[in-house]
Amino acid sequence: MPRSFLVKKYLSKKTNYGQLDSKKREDVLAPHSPEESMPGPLPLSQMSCPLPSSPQILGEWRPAPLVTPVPRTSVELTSVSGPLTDAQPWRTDFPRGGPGQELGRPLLVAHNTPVRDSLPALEPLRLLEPHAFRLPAHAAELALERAPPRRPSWAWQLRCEWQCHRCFSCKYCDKEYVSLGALKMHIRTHTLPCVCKLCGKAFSRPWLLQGHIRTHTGEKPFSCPHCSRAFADRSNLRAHLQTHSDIKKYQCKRCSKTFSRISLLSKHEEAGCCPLS
DNA sequence: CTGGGGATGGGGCCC
DNA sequence: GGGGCCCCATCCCCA
Repeated sequence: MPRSFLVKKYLSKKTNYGQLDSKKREDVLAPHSPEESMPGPLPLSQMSCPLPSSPQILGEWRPAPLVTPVPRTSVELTSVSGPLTDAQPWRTDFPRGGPGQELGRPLLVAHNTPVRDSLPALEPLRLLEPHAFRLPAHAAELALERAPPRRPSWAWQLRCEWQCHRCFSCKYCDKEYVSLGALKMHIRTHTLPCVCKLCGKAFSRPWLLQGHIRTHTGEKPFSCPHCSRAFADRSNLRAHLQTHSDIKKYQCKRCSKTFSRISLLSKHEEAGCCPLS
């Protein structure tokens, strides 16, 4: 099971760098200028206006579209049109996760497919309760030019939603991020700036290269306190330590068999576990 | 099929 | 903002 903050369920798990054609590769390797301006927060009056296209830098900046309310529940939800007032109900689909994390699936779905066909069923009453609006702290900070009102109005909430829906899209894949920093970090997985001098293999991070170099040098700085084995990678030592433990963390729900690693449990389950009773 | 090691990817956190 | 490290996850391979 992927980590919660890695949104890999709907995207290819690993970047296929081989798919980057030579032109793109050159482009990727060319230094970009992230200092070029990103649009700042827009005033509320412009929220319904299409934004001018922004310069292509590391990725594409664009405001996520407002999600059209979908009357899937017994409560009638209406679109916002005209002046915003507290009386207008509006649903929100804030990005899942916190600052720097990828946006949740609903937002991507909203970009690419008809919203009406993709939104999950909604809980009607919760939609209308102000406390249901939970903003990522960082996003809210960016979004608000002034302190939030003591009692958040629907217009204020809508404004927050719109600001939170701004996203930074990678120009080389479909991933989207709520911060430029996160996007730049991701871009490194395309540019692979850290190259091994011994074999030429490239990595996105210096410490990944460092770990790789250990495969050349044979250095194994992580020793097992229970046996004489040593490892080049801390994670592998941790996995090894599980073999010394009597308690295996991962248990099959069907046959109660336990495994030291979740990957072993997954393989066990994929193999069909025990026959169905 | 299972268990384990090796290698690597990638977001978060801290400095 | 960037580097280093942490942590978790996954794939591959072999016994």
